[in-house]
Amino acid sequence: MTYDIESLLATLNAQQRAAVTASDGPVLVLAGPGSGKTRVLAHRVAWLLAHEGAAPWRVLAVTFTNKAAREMRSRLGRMLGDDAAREMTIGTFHATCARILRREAEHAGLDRNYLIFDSDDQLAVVKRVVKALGLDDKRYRPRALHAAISRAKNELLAPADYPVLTYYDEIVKRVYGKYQETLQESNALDFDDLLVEPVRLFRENPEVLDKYRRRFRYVLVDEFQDTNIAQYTLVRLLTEEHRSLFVVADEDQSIYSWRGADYRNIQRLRNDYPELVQILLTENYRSTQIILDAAQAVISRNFDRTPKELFTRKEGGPRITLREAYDEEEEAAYIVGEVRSLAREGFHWSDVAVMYRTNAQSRALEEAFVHAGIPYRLIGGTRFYSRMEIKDVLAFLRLAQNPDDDVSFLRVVGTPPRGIGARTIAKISAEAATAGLSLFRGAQRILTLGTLGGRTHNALAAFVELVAGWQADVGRMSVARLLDRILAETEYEPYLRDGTEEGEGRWENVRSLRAVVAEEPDIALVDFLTEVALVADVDEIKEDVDAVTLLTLHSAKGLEYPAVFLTGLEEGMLPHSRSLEDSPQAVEEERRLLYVGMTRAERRLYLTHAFRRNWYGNSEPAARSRFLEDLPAEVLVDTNRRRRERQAVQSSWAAPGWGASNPKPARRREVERQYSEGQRVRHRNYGEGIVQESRVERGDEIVTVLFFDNQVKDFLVGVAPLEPVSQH
DNA sequence: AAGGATTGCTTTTTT
DNA sequence: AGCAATCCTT
Repeated sequence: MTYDIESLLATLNAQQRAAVTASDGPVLVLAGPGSGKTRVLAHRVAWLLAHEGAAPWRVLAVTFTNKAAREMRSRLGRMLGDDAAREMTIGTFHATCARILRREAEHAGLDRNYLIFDSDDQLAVVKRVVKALGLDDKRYRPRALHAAISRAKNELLAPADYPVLTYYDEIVKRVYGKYQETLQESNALDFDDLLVEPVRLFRENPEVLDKYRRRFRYVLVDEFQDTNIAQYTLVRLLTEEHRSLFVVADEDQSIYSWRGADYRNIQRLRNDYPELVQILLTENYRSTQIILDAAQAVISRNFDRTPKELFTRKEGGPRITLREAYDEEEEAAYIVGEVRSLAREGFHWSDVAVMYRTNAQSRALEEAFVHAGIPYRLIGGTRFYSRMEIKDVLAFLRLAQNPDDDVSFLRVVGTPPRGIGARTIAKISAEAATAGLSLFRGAQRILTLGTLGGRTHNALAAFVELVAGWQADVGRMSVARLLDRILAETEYEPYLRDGTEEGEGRWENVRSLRAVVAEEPDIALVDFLTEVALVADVDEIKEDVDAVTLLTLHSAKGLEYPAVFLTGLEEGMLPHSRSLEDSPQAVEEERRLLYVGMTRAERRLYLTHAFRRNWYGNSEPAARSRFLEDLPAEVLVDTNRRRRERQAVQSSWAAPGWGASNPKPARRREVERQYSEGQRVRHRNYGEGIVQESRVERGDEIVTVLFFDNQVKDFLVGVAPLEPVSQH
């Protein structure tokens, strides 16, 4: 051994040590946020190697994101040496499963060069199926059908097992069946199949299962509360014999139920492994007492949980700042101001994160940061690999790898425009269907039949020849060279660079992809495509860039920052209106989301909400989030100077919930208008301007002001920081 | 077949 | 408001 396990253990607290040194049976670590669970996981591996004589290659560690996997690997590398760490299997469920399926393709009844369909591709397949079955896509929304299919797969239900209670279920079942057929014909697996297929593989091939049980003699799972049925089943299949399972979970951080995650897997674990050793990690090393208290106050209101007493040695700390802004712009302006003042205190940009419930909320924030000249990094949003141009280029590559990928064929057969349109595609489709071929092969067949018009025939022949040429080059040249060839032959660059700024940006993205490819000169195309399909944007966070991080609460899981801003704490935003319509359990999940956000903060925490927020284009009043009511007054600094005045207005027309569906209490009040057209006014943030219009709506005066920088804004008089300017 | 205009729909959240 | 899908014109 190149390391000394005893001195490694000496750095742990008693709880952590108990977890790490628990017997080599099933262990469940219930870990609070910031309790060092990643360290515990890594130390557990070291312990297994030292005390159980585990060989590194027999260790399987499953993490939630690739980023977490990378961190785990480098941590283990530091502790045990890089060679040992390299031998271990460390990765997400999806990545690990993809690798197993590649290796066991024959047993699984798959072509080992299968492609992975991401959610966009999945939706494209559903749409095609809906069309092929002649269904009305208004009544049977592809999105909803896809969600139903995905849910079924997460629960390991094959099309034949799909429960039918209503006619709609019957349709889902049929679409699901045809969907699965299409995937098979395309030699593709979707995201969910990556989990489902290994379960099938193991169940149908006991000898294969046996091999992996022996191989993965030590199984560790992080973020166990976010596993779904398929993942749980996999874990159980692998470990029910040797029972060396070590999982880390926090039910208070379960935020992926909409994706099939089921925190009740924790309870299942207790049932299926009665000898389970449970250990609590309650010391928090991340946050100040104040932040932890506030987070606890919020989460303790959930009914569906086991109470935990977390503590920290970071006593006290600055109180949490609560701020109400007029609208999202003012909210963003406030945040920018506070970030600046944090910077003056010595915080780096990268010490700061701004979090929100929905990606759409990033816009106002981005604008404010751009305006202020503060560098920021946006996580998520339109993810790099779902940009139009990137998907196009990947579709070319996918076709090169696999001619039967119909989704990719449809995507690029007319991109860039080459004289192949809807009519031709319909003919290809019909031919492919009758001959039982993929679209690409159907196209080839049509060409030999020569049933197309001259011009169309030549256009299609040229395209088919291009693709065939690439196919011949797969494996003969590097992915980078193949990509260059594709870009040249499709004349993709001039197509993108149409003279607009947007076009330049898109080409820039393609060049970034080219750079990614170039980083791995020896990778096989199919492995590159797999890698690309399995990365998430959170994985792309580079720590060495000094920039403020903008991200959703979901992406924030597992991360920590010295200073955190949680924005949009309004009814309808957090909790999101969809969860309010859904169920009390959904609202509890929203509360956990806030808890996750709050517990990301080490030293400073800011909570903001807006008095009005833009929603589908128009500005709606917003009531402050119900979750804010649970914060004890002593942990807060309420900076809302005008709050008392506002509350009077707010409570009259914004409670509870908000939005067009909430009837405003009728309150007829004759309002005397304070402003008139042409009057000169001053706004605290926007400066001076001229009133363009003054009107009374819902008993409140609203003025439209044209500011001297030509911005036009609406304000609610009495709430907005607006005052008349005397004219001499 | 291509490109522009119009409609109608959307927003949770992501491996 | 912004964007994709669809319609409409050339």
